[in-house]
Amino acid sequence: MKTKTAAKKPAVKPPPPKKRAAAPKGGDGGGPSSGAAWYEEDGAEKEWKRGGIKWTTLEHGGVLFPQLYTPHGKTFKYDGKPVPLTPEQEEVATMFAAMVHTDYATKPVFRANFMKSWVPLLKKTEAGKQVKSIDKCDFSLIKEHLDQLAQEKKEMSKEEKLRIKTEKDAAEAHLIFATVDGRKEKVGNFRVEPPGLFRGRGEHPKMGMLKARIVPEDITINCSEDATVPAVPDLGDGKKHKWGGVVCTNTVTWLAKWTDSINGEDKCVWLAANSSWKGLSDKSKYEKARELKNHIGKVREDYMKGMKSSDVAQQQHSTAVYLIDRLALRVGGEKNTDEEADTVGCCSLRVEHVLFDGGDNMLHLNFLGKDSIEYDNTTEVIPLAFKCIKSFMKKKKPGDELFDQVVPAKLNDYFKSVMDGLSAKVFRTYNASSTLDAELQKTAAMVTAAQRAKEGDINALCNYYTLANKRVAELCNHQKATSPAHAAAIAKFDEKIEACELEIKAAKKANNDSKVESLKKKLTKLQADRKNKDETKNVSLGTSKINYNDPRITIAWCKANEVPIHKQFPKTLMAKFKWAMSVEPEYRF
DNA sequence: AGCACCACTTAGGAGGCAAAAT
DNA sequence: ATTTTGCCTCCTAAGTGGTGCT
Repeated sequence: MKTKTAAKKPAVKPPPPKKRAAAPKGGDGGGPSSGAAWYEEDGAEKEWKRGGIKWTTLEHGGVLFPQLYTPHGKTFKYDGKPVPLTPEQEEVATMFAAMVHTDYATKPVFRANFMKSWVPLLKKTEAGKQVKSIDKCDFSLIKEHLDQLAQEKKEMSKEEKLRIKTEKDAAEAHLIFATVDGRKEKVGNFRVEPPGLFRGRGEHPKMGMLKARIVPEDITINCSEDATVPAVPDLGDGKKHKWGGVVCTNTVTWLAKWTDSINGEDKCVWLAANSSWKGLSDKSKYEKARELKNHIGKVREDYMKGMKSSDVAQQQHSTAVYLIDRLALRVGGEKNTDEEADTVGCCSLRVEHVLFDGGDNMLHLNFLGKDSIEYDNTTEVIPLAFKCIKSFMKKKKPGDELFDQVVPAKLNDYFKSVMDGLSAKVFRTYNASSTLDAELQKTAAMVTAAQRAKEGDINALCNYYTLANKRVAELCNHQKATSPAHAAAIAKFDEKIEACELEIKAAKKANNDSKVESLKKKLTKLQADRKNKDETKNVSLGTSKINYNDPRITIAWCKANEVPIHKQFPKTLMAKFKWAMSVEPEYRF
């Protein structure tokens, strides 16, 4: 049992002190600026612990509120006739108008929820009362207006764009950085989310609901006792606003928070990914995943034994761990499908998600996971696991839970007994980083001299890296929507390939051997590019780079192979992974 | 044990912009 | 020179997991 070291009661602050801004140490605007960064400091390796003290002093500029709504007065029609709207009613109508071209606008749930949010506002006026059915609503004039605004924005001169940006930057300058224990740190998201229609993913039962506008009274500010409490901004509504609360809780890393009106959950303002807090936590995550290497043998022994147990609960527990280990599934906490999309992870898998259409020991899983992304994978499993899963499905209906006797908390209790800090999600990090490390170890064998000659050293190496990265993305099921232009791009390839083939025929007829050779080369490249394009059409490589691949693997590989690091990490990732940059080329995960 | 609450990480899409293709 | 493509950053939704309470 861990002991809590920090005061956990949020001390409610007395009225803000006059003025006592702690001056940032140094600070040119670029992150840790004075002395050593956290990862260079002695003793900075203290474990990142929940409930531990995160700061002694914390000062920041608060949050930025979105602009108040400016009415445009464009006509809304109901049943063919104009209906005058108050600014409040018009604002919500305009949110819908902005989405009429999206899929959301056609979804019955979205439309119904939108009306549920909008009708109460409409009822406030005599004219608005008649508006009852979304099908009779005509937002086209508002939509036209929005399109025109977008067009005007697009056509703005360079100078005008620059002027607007300069003004915006000046207005936000005081919000960009926070001062933590005298260190200047970038804030991640100081912008308060604007009101809008909720865009839940998948078949979300709340899609289309109005997400309310947030005012200072909704915001809780977290800063230190001696810090200047951020000034409450003037929203321009003629009202004198106050913060909802000001606390001094040094066991957490959020600077401000409010409660989201859609699901009642907190939205927090955090520091940016390149901050000390995030970096420390990130490094600690990868160290934990590396530590799992020393315990994975025990976990695997345990589940082999457990699957043979006569106790069904034990069998289920072990089989679930097996799937988390081998398929990198998420743990799958319980969800309320009245309020959330119906998605599952390992523990919440249902009988209907399991198929046996691939032969002996072939497990076919098909379900919607996080973000309603489809997991559809047929893979060979050990006979014992296959047998167990079959037995868990007996006498159950399709909608019944496969692991009816397993809950995530129990799995995590077990993981804690194996290794300090171990939980189900660590397996994903461990598997992802191990995969990348193993794949990149094969670089010398996989990137041939011929390829290097043809593509150039750096290109050949980077292409191989992408392949390794793709393995990880596939393991974790990181997907992206296929671009709408994809089919056309493939068709274009096919056209070119066909043209090339005709050319080859003609050249052969003319006995033009050298031309045949070069055309054949061209054809091979076209076919390879087409294949590559099609195979990566819905694989998202970014998520694993940002969250799963220990950056030291990539940086070490770059060093060992003389590939510039920026070839793999764009600017923001370079900043995020600064802590890993000094790694030795020999580093292994 | 089960649940509510809270902190924090992980996720794909939108949209902007720059490079590449035409 | 213009259009298309592809990458990057921002945005915010959607997960996980620890803790403390009943």
